[in-house]
Amino acid sequence: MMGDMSDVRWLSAEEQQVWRAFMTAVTKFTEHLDRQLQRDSGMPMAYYEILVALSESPGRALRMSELAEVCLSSRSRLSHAVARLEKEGWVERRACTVDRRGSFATLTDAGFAVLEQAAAGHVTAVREHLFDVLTPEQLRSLAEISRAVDAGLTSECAKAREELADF
Amino acid sequence: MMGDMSDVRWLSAEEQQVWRAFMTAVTKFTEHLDRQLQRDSGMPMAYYEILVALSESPGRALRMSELAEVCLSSRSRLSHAVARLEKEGWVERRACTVDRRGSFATLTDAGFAVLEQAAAGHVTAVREHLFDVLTPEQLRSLAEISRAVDAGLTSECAKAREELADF
DNA sequence: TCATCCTGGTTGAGGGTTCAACAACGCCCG
DNA sequence: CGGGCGTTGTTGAACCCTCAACCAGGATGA
Repeated sequence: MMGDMSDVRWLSAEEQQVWRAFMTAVTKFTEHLDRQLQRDSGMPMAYYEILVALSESPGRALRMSELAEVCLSSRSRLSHAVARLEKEGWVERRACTVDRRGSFATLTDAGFAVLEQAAAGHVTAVREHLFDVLTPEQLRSLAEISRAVDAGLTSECAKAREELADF
Repeated sequence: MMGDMSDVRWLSAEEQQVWRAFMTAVTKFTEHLDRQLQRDSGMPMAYYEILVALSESPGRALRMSELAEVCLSSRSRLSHAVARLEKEGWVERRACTVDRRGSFATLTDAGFAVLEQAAAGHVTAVREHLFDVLTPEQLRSLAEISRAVDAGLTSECAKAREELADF
């Protein structure tokens, strides 16, 4: 499946330093944001993203599958998450009349209110720990880097899909 | 607790673009690595990091609290994780004779073997999706950015500790 | 010595994610 | 029409993480 051990291009000392610095920053950063949201608004970041996606959609509603795609979430994960958000009264499910398999998730007024509240603290944290610690130059660079990594992973997905198609 | 809503410095359109690009890349990237490790070696990345930390320590052993610090993990999380790794036979716990509260985690030979095996695929994935898609210039930039973000979060921790000390 | 406080580590409950299995529906073609 | 086939979405079990509570052992000081 994987090439032989001897084929592996191990990381040089400098590469390891970059790699560790990157992972450390990402880990601390995401955990900080997650903790902030959980503490101040009672939801993890993944749930916040769901509310954001709905709030930006026409009619504050989206098909479950579209919502999953936007939120980079699996269908299963989204299903569980929406169940919880529904219990909180922040989201409602509506049947789709055109395609009776389908299901819409809609943001309630209560959900919108919670989102507005949560957004304030979240955006503040993001600004404080990302935008405020980087120079404009670094921000441009970060955007480029992010797009490059994303592109690399997207082509990877395409590759995986091809392999499946080989059957 | 938080400033008024009107105090919030919301993100501009460009800032939002950077933010989304960044989060998308990070999410896809970490999930890809996690999935790769889980699939090929039966452990999440956090567990892999534990094995790495132990393998790099003198005597392949570390006090639980030091291990937690190195792995950016809470004590609780580490305790659960080591319990699992012990069940697999990859790690063993030893009592600390000097401080009888303490406990050492040590990497077994089986654990080392599993780590060697896992490292090949993991490093390959990291190289393929990070180092190979970035220019040397971008890598230098990423290192700087990571250190800046990390520093910003570290001072945050210091701030939190100060607040606690205020009581 | 003993009371107090701090530190190291574990535990269990609750919640989030994954994975595989499944049900229900649309689609297509013979 | 009716039998495959792909799609949509849900479910339950297993696993991982968080949080708060807790125990046990050191450290400090009257």
